[in-house]
Amino acid sequence: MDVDDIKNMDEFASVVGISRPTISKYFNDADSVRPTTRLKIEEALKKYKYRPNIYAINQNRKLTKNIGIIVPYLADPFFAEIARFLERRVLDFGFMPSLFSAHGDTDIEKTSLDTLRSLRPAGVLLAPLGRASDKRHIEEFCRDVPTILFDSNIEGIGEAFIGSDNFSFVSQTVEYLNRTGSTPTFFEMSDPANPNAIKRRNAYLAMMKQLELEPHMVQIEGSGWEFEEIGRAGALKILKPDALPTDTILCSNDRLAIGLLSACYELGIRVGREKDSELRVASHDDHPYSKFTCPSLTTAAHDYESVASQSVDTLFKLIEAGGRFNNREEKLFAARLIMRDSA
Amino acid sequence: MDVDDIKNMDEFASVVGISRPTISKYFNDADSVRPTTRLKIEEALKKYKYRPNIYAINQNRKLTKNIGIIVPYLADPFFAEIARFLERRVLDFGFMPSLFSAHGDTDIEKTSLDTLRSLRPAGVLLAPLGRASDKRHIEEFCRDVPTILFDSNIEGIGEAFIGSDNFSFVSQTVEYLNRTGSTPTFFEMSDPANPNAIKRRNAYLAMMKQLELEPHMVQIEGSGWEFEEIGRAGALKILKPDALPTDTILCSNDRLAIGLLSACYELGIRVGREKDSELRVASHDDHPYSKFTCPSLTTAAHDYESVASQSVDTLFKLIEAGGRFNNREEKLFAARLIMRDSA
DNA sequence: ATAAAAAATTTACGCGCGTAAAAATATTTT
DNA sequence: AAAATATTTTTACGCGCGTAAATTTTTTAT
Repeated sequence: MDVDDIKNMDEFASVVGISRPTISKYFNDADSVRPTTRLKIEEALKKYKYRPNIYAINQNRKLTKNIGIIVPYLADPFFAEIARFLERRVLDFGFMPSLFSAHGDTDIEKTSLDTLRSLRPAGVLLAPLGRASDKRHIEEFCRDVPTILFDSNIEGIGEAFIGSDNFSFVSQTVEYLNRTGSTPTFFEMSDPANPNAIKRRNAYLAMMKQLELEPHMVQIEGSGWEFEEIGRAGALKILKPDALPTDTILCSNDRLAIGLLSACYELGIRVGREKDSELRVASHDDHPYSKFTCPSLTTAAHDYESVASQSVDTLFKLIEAGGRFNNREEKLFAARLIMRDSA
Repeated sequence: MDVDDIKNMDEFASVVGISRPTISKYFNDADSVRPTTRLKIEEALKKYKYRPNIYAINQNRKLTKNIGIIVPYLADPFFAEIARFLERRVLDFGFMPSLFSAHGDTDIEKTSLDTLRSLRPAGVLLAPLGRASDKRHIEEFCRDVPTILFDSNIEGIGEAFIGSDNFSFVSQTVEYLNRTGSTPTFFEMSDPANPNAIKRRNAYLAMMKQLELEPHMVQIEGSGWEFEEIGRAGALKILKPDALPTDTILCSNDRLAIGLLSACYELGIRVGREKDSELRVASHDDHPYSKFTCPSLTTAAHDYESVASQSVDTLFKLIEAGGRFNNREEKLFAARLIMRDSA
């Protein structure tokens, strides 16, 4: 038999001198065969480079070894990072991640779900677009495929939700800003598509009430996922002399803050916590670029690693449980305040 | 027959009242069956939501409808953007894109190639890591799978290369900077992993020679893909008073420039083309964030759309040609100078 | 050494679809 | 209307592997 001319498991079995069902068993669980057999197979595997046909495998399994991952917007490095963590963890379990991005578009999100369904994945990790999502479509998808939501919650959809505790984010930044200077004014989109944004707004209001302070909100126009541009345009509008009630701005998220800081720079507004600064700016997410803004951005950091590993672990628990949980779990991770130069 | 209880093509064929081979033909090419037959099938498709099993399909086709896409580092928004364009274009051809990221790691790149091979894709679009790539491994992969390289070239590997004309990038920025102020000093990594970086260095040298000017290079240490951090750390080292031969810096790429600009800000160095500026900074790539640096970054822009569509078009030409070209084509796209505030 | 348990083998069938060849039917052309 | 052409149907086989049941062989325990 030619070294690289093995077409199927039958031929491989015959060159190893072991029956095909045993080979099949080995590929499904290397530990399920006798050590000596395993050794023989692995020796042969080095010599003849045979791999089982993935399509034939998946056709005959009720459950494939695929795990779908859908993020709303992959061009956002935040989601690229999360996806990286998720992929690695999925691989650790011996499963095969398939990454999709909705690219901020409802139809693409739907198409991705449909495509994913046809892949018959063992489970799916979904960070939905949020308000723009077709909830019915996702709900229907979740009936067929064991699905865990992460990052962005939709009440009642998916068997569990893993995300960040927005109150923890906002309470830490508000408390810090308030303690070290003037009361923060909340800077956000007037009509955010992301449910976390709503939660952060409410957390800000709750926190201000708790501190017995008057809340101030600046709500800017804009839609879509170009948050930096929206933040910048909004900032250029509102950053007029004496237009702000306080000299501290708390942005709903880092991408808005990146846009806002670029506007401040352009307008010559000195941002920071120095004595001669005119404005302090803080935000939430610890976006990969927040270290490189001017000045560097004080923010509340996600626990990427924990959110990712908890999401994957929960998904595999779900798969083992047969795809259904008795009650929908929600697990939220607290933020870690990252003090940099902007506030 | 229950509306959503159709398991296979046989059952679907019987509810439509048409033979299975005809149904199969329809799914492979809707136009290959009589219009009346097509209508009947599509009516039934609305009523009974049946989809052919993707695994059974691919098992029996010599060529699948998959197109693999591998980028070196997806957390870089530049590659996320390119990937988005590629995906869309692949879908336009009726094929199914599978996106992989090497995450800057040689082993992950190899694993991704292996995984992709087992998917038996019709073709692959590969942006390799560059110097860190295992060239033999890629070469071997290319023997089995029709592959087009993009963004980052490796001589002789792959059936074609689509990328950017680095000389066009650098000549435009050098010419512009030289015309409007002092001669640019080239800022780069001393030992860049990316072949484009080498080409840009050479282009800078060639261009300076052509202009009969003395070239100045600043080469900073660092490895990996955290270019912003490398640029920042390098800048903090070299930005001492009178350390630079000229007051104009041309960065090899935007991510280094983002780091450098953040260092400039921290050091209180005024960057821009105003009279009171101390330093001008320009760069290459038109990274999605270069609009939001402080000041906004003057740079040379890739033609994302053209590179992406040309890559995909070339790949499908390659597939139609049976997976081999007579000679390896190289297509390079020119840059477009984007003048912003930094230079 | 013998019995019990574990692992491997043999045999056999099924998965859902592609596809080829021959026969039957429908459509278009003359 | 008949002939020529195009389409569909029937029949049949194969793809590569999962998996179940019965049997044989090997390993472990007594």
